[in-house]
Amino acid sequence: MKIYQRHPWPLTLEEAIAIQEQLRIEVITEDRLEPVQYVAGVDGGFEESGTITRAAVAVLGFPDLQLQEQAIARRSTTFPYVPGYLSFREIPAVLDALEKINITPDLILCDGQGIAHPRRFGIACHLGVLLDVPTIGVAKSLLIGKYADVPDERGAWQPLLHRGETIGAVLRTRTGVKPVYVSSGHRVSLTTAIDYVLRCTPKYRLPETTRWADKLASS
DNA sequence: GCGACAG
DNA sequence: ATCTTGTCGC
Repeated sequence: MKIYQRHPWPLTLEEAIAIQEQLRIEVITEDRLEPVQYVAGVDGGFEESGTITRAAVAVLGFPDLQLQEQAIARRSTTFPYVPGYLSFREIPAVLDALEKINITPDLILCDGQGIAHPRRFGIACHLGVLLDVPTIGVAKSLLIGKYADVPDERGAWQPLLHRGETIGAVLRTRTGVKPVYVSSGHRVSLTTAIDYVLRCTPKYRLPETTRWADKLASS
């Protein structure tokens, strides 16, 4: 897909903060998505002691979840891992990988938070705004927020709260397994996000999209 | 000031 | 994220 560069990639935290402040106002948390035919998953990883960032994209058909296309990209790492600024470390390589695929996904599931972020601008929001494509954040662990115990059955969830607002959902995708943290990325509401995450997790805790991207990036 | 802290 | 084997439990 064609990628339009909205801003240069920052090398300092100060520059990153400025970009977050500028782009966060563009995030849309309402449903503005087309019928989903293709769902993509993106994943970032590191090699050579972290000096190289590796990203993988897997595009699956929906709702069959069969792999349709894949791509991998590597580029030198230019930003450190700082909680709250993960996107500046991983998105550059993710865009490189997305540029290689022919199918434009109708929805992208990201490995990390959406608006369940201190400034409501997690990696899923950042990627969604840069591409203007609907995105959802699906994280394996908590960044911010509090929540009540989630019943043990698949499909059960509890709102993730922060400063008086619901910023996401703690969702059980498999009975008896740790829940995942779901939040709107861009152009997708929370209830719709929960629905898609459940439809992308027919068998395992994590969505098939991210599992594919993970597998491709590792091998 | 003291912890918490996506990947 | 990454370094890493076997092991507990359904």
